[in-house]
Amino acid sequence: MSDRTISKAAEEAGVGVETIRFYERKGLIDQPLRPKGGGYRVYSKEAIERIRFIRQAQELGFSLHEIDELLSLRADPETDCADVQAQASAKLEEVERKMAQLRTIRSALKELIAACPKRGPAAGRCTILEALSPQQTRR
Amino acid sequence: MSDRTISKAAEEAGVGVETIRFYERKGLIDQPLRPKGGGYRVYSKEAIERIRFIRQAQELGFSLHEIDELLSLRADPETDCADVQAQASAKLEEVERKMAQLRTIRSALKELIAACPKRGPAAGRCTILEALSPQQTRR
DNA sequence: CTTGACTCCGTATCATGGTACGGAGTGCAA
DNA sequence: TTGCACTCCGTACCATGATACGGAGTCAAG
Repeated sequence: MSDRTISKAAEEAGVGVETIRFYERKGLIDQPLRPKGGGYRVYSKEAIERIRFIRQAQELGFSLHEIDELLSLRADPETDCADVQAQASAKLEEVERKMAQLRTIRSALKELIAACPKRGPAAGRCTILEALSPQQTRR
Repeated sequence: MSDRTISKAAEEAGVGVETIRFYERKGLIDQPLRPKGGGYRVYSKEAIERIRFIRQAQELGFSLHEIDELLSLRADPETDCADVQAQASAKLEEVERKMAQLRTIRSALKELIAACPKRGPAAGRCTILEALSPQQTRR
């Protein structure tokens, strides 16, 4: 069996060994099983997925604390459904806010790219802030 | 005239006074005009927009350095168009990557919210990681 | 049953992005 | 023209999220 040890896990997840230990200390990932009771950590592929998710969520501007909340969401009969739904809905709204902001930036970038070759005095709104500004002059 | 001074600017932009000074030191916003040559900073509404943009981009996971790059993009006849377009396109791709990731998380959250009231043994994939996992079992 | 690569844990250090402090200067208003 | 709020600048400190270090333990190959 592969028995993925920490350096292998780090490599697969695209992080450093110390980062994994750091996340364990923070409680973001559980201490993986250790054979006998004093050996090396062995990582499942689910653990790798969890680490990858953490990195991805970080790139989207979530803090480790927020990511912990996301990962703790659990919809099953043991938990308070209303509470889980409320938390999940709040996260969902935040995700949608971020998407809307990204759409705005995206269109500004596209405008900027399009404006570029049009040299001459015609090129108004030539920075991202100008491309973002609401008044849609020049149509 | 209003002559927006730093604390007013901070309030409008939703940040602290020290944060504005910090951004100035970092070169993210220029030192605003100072009357005579030794008085107080006066902020334009464009400066406020710039600060707001910085905060927004941070929430989307961009570092101050990356934000500086975004703000420095300038499509005008003075700059090298090909270069600007290349940089803007790279940012655009990153924005689209982020949007795709957010879409994935969004659908996982929706699945989680939907799964919640369905109590009983039927509720598989009840965490966000399970909702994210690719194999679409249980159809 | 030794050797060498890897791991463990505790602790120290680092980079980023602020936030706080304090003494001196500014500016408006009574 | 004095008072009081605000600002200036330098520097110190802080929280987050890692990253490094070092001495001891583990383990598989030879």
